[in-house]
Amino acid sequence: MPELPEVEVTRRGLLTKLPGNNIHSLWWSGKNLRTPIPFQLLKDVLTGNTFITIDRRAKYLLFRLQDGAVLVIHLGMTGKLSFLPFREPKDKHDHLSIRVDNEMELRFNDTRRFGNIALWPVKDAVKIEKAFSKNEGIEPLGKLFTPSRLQQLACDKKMPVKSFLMNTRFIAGIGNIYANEILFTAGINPWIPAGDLSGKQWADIVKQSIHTLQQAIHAGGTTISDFLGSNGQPGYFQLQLNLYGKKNRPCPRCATIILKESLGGRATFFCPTCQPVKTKQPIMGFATLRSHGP
DNA sequence: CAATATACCTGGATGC
DNA sequence: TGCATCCAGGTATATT
Repeated sequence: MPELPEVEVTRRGLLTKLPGNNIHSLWWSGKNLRTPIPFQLLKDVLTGNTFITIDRRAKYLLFRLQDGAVLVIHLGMTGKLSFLPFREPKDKHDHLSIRVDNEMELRFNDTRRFGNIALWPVKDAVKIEKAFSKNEGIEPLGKLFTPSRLQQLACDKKMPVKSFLMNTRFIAGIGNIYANEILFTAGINPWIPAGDLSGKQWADIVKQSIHTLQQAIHAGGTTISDFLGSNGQPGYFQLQLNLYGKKNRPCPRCATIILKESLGGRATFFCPTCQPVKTKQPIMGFATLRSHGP
């Protein structure tokens, strides 16, 4: 579910409520996520601590605490965070709650339990930046996200451009929905080797990435089946999607039927007319025979 | 090193 | 109101 916009919407929602709250107690469902929840450590470090601010790196949320510790949460596919009165009955798939001293609690709910919760105590917190810069690529909404950097990064890569966009080691935070949408609006076929793109095409990707992600954040994220912001509200960007989930429906730009194929094991939607394999039309008649696909 | 497969887990949609 | 199968926003790990 949550890609960069959904994580950012969650961050912004919590940022209006969480800072300044002192932690009273913690509750755990007893079930682990993709990795075990370090509940004893969480209790030891968080109890009596105070939330200061929340940052985002890639699809990770970094909750910074008064003593310098950092709580790192990844939402996986179905994770949701909410801030609500602690008396509200627990929902199915609630797995962790952090009660603060004003009768509210931060609650983590995750149906599929692909999420991840980790705690970096003060003595380790300085290593976080290093760990993230080693494993996570360029932030699409940051200053380093430029056509020339991307072209340089991709120049020797034969992997399809869609796989490149989704690989968090190169670019942080773009998942399957937004990779599909960005390549459509940029008019680029997802299977083109990343190293083959022109400077103009990288410029289009940068422009469309920023535009798409910002529009999605503005719309409160994309809710396909279960994403909710921290206030419990769904997102509305699904109403603006051009082709994700629209196999066999007409392309909004040219009315050609949208195709769906698998690329790297992920559902890949594209318009064979707006996103041709070759930028220039090859020999007439032959072009239509293989105007799409790998 | 790169591409692919698999595993983690639950639930909704679809087909019989 | 059954049961089997496939699919889903992510990512780490193993395997070719």
